Amino acid sequence: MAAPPPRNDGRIIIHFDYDCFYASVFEAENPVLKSLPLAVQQKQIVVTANYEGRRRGLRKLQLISEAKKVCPDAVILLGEDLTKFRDASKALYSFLKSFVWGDRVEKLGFDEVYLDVTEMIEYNVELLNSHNLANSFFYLNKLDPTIGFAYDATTFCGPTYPPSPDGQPEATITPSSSSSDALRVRLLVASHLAHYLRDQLEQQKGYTATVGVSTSKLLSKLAGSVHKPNNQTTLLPPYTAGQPGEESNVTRFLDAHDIGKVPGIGFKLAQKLRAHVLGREPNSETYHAATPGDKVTVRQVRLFPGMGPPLLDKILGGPGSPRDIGVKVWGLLNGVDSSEVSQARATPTQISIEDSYGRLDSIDAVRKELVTLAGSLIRRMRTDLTEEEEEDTKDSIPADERKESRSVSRIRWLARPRTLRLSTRPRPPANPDGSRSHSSNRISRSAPIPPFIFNLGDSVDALAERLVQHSLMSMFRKLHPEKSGWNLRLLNVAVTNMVESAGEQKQSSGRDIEKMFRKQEAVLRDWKSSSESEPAPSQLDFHHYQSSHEPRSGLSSKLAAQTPLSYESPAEDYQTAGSTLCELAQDDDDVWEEISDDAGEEEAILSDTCKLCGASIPHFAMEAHELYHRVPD
DNA sequence: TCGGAGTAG
DNA sequence: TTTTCTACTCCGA
Repeated sequence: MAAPPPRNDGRIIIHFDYDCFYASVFEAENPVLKSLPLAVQQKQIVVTANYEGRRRGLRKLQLISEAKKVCPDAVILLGEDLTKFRDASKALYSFLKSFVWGDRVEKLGFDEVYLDVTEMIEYNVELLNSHNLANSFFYLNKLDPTIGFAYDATTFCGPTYPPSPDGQPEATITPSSSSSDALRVRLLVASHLAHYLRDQLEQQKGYTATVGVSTSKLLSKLAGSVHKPNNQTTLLPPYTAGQPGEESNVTRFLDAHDIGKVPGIGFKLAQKLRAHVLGREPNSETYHAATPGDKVTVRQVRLFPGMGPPLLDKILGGPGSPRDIGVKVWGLLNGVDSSEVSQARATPTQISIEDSYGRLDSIDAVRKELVTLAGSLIRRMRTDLTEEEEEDTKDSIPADERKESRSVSRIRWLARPRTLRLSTRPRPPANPDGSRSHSSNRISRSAPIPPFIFNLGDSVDALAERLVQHSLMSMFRKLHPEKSGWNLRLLNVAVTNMVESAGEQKQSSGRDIEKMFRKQEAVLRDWKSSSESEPAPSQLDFHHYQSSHEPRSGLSSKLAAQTPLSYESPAEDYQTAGSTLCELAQDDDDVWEEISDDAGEEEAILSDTCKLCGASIPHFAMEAHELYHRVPD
């Protein structure tokens, strides 16, 4: 058996898990619900129930019909619109974050948060007065020593694992503290902070939480679930198996868990590990119903003959699995998790909207659903990817205009996604016999995002319609080329690949402007006089274009009207025209339509992000746009 | 960069 | 293992 990897107990992590979160959001809105059995419904299932409901037989993932049977007077509320849950989640996250020093506060889903409170704990451990521990004060603010709370540092606050004998003082601060004693004091102080935060959360926000205190995300999360709901658990030292007689509480604690309960070991990995330990395939059907004969604990896996990273690689490795899976899982089995609590993100890395359907088998129905989904997606982009910008000190704005715009705050994009993705889940083609064809069964296609969806002036519905028209329908056809015969149970529309647009513009230098002109020629040929067969950049003749072309439609006339030409520097004119085209394409429906018609649908939806300013620009206009950033030769 | 797999709540 | 509506990371091509 391999030795356990070295442990890093340098951090103190608190894991928060709000109790039955969706139900609590409804209860916070309407406190009468607290004493009633409450179930939150999505489609035909109960996604969560409050504790009164659970007492009366309501269960997570229960069918609604079943729920009504076991608890006829249950209050059942629809929770398919996630907006209020998302908002509540954000508010609670900000609330907790406001207590923590530093930026290491990480959200996991809507209802969990990790806090790295190491700095706060170290500071407060140092300020402990070993002669009067019973009357300690926790300082929440380094600058203002009046902010904080009093606590008794002779005992842990709340339950521990293992349970501590009643009435025994816990804190022993001696000059010759072992490292285990030092950790003990840190965890003890942290247990009081955890209690204080839970209390504040309940008093000020009305939410209870289940909390774990330990030295890593893995252990704090697992520890928390020992006492649920509305309670907390601190995992006591020693964390390392040291001298004989000093056994690791981590190992003791972890060993009893089902292998599939360990965060990071999901269904697939758990099944492989079970199969290996049992020497046969486990009953895959009823994982949640916990087939008793198939239960495999962490201990069984950890102590299996020959177990260690290499064996784990053999069991779990293979094409597609993470490179260091053996080392990673070996760490988890031994309670070692070096992953950091990540810093708060300004914007999400992805936004997706999906819906599921009983039957979806016609193009018209799909188009209709896509418009709905696209609308929701655009609304979400507007709420999650934009911010209000206080009008500024721009010198470029004339003084009289500045006055007006100063009081008005305008909206700007914090980040722009570059990629649009459409996913579907086809219904398994009705198998006559044994039904399930085993696949993860989501398929997807992605494409660059057309820039018009960033138009804040346009109505969401109009943009959604256009997005379906321009992008989503052609993506759908790639996904399902057949006219019919398919039947979908799910549609998902997502934007990914975020580029922060607030960021500074880094300067790229040494680009070959001549080359750009030549390449650009192909897409901007419309601007040139038709008689020129081999035009050099200097021969580009906007004047000729403007005077000889009929303003046949939106793009031409708008360009002609909005592109003042100097006739002195073709390069400058090129820049002006290029930037105008880009602006028009982004801000003006008609221009976009016309560009699409000219370039063809496939070509038109291709867009890219300008490396200099972050704007999303159609491919065919990118060269011109980049020129816009440059000082003319 | 894309599409799929796996994990999480 | 499917059931809901997401969001993240990793891998191979």
